[in-house]
Amino acid sequence: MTTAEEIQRHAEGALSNPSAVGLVAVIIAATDGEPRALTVQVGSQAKGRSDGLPAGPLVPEHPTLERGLRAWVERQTHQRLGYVEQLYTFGDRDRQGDDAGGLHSLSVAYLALVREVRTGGLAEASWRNWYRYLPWEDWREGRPESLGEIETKLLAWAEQATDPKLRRRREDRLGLTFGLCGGAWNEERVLERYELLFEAGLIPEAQGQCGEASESDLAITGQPMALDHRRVLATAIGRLRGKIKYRPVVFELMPPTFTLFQLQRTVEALSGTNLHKQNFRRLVAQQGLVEETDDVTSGATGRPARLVRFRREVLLERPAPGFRLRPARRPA
Amino acid sequence: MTTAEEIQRHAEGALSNPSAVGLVAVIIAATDGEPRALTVQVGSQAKGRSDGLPAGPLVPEHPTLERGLRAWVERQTHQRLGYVEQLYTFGDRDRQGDDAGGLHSLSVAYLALVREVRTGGLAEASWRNWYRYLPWEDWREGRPESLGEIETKLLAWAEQATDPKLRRRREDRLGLTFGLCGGAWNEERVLERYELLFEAGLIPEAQGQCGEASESDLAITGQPMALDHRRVLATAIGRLRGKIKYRPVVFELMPPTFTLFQLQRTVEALSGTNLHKQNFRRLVAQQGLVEETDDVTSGATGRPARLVRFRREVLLERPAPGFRLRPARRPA
DNA sequence: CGGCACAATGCTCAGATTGAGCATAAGTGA
DNA sequence: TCACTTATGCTCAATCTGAGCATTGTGCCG
Repeated sequence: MTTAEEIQRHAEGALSNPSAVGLVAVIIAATDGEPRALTVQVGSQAKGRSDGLPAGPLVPEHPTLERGLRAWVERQTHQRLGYVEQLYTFGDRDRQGDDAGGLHSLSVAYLALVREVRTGGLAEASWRNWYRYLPWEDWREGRPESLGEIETKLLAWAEQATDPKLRRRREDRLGLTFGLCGGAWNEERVLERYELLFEAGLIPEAQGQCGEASESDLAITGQPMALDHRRVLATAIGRLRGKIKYRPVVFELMPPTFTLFQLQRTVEALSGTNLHKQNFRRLVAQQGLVEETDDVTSGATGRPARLVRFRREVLLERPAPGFRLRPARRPA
Repeated sequence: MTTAEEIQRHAEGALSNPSAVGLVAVIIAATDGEPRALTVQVGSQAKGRSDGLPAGPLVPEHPTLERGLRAWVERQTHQRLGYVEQLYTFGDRDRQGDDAGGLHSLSVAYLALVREVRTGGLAEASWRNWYRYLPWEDWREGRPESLGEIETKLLAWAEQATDPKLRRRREDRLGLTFGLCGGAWNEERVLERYELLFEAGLIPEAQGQCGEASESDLAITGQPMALDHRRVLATAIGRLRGKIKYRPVVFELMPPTFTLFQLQRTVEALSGTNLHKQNFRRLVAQQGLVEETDDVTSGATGRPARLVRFRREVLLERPAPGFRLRPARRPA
């Protein structure tokens, strides 16, 4: 068969080899300076329940992938979505769980940012601090305690490799992702860190355990999620952490008016690091990302803060910048 | 049905509503300072042939999406792939061409970067300068001629809108993407520009015409491609232009040793802009992206240039930087 | 009412990074 | 040898960054 014919048969070929396609949503909000993801309860009484992300199959009624996703999310969580972007398509046969008899099982994942947290709606949908699932990613209070134990186990895992080349490779990855062996922590490598932990056997999902974790596990390797949803969440966080640096997406998470410090707290919540306050506001001011309102906060202690709003016009302006994050070196 | 049950039926639901899934590859190389994409001939004598991207259906034999892609590409083009990353999943029902009777038609697109251009292999696979398909994206010789006519037509399209709000919206988009109405050109917005042209009716594929373009059309709106492959190509270019700024991916396109100027030419080819020579080499040197070899070029005119090689170690180092592109203001 | 604690906001300053250009070096071909 | 071409070295002003000190409004507490 020639190449041309082959490609011509593309559609027919695909028709005779169809696949199951699912849609998954990572829906993010930030309230009270905490980053949250919308979760639902997955599983049955018998098999055990676990946290999962809103998801559903793609059905022919959906005109587009994104519309299908919105439909599922609204049905399962009563949450309407604003900003939505495609995240990644997970399609490996080796995903644990559902190997559907020769069929591929694809999941097209989306990232959504929403403003308000309406806990109303189904009781089964609830907002959870995302660091519950990935506790080692939160450096706002300094280096997370749990990283000590994680590192010990990871180093042991690297040692396990008998082939020196493989061992070297593992150590390199540890340095690259967890900052071990002289590397630095890069807050964007969320997925790579998760996958390393997964390979090292520190993630219960690898053995098909997605339910409630023990107290100690929860503090160290975090709460498991259904299927590979924790991987999807990690992908979303990494993407978002990268994106806030060059696109003004944080504002999708903010209320109509807010203070610069609330904005900073939100950025810090997402990136998992602390920022230098004065420099942060200088940056925001210079970039012209916000405009002042006539209002100020009141009631709280300390000098009232000016309320500002996002300048929608910047979406039409030149480089449409985000935040370059310079962590404030925290005094030990 | 409760949410939990709904999610539980996810897999079964998907099974009864399967979709056709295809794989598409944008394979990029850069030789002689030109960016090229690997294309194949699609279509039949009867229906007319056109350029397309290597593609094929996902079949159960493929263990993962990426492996399936590699298999198709090697079969169709005899090209082995090195660096591969997932690009985007195109799934809109409104893709022209194949509305497969109630089935969705998904395409999972990948971006691949390869080093050598072996034209050997199938005659039907050939390397094409990517600006053949998107001529307005090449600003290396200054502002492309064809942009004059394109702008005229785009402005006319914006004018067409009777609803003032819609008109305003269209003008905003023109400013944002094509730098009209006071905006600036952002070389990363390749896809947005293509989609704008598509909506404005300047892209023949919108009417299902993918064959050979007339001489004049070719110079202005570029050579069409099969199906929505030009959209996929635009997505790939935009992604790559963004990525070279913060990851050292250009080196995937370079031979084992090369001169700094060759490297610059490659970056310029990808980004479609010119760079300031001295500053470019300062940047590369500072970032420690390359190390010198003992060899120099010979034979060409001018002072011989030192040959350098990529420092693989940087992949393990801290921010693993790319190039921040500062276009050289070209003298009028 | 005066002073205090607290958060917001203003301002400074040295060091690093950029954008742009001039100057020099080292080959080729005539 | 000269003319020409490209590579490479170096300078300099403008700007950007990281870090910290200083000042300004508020609520609260004697």
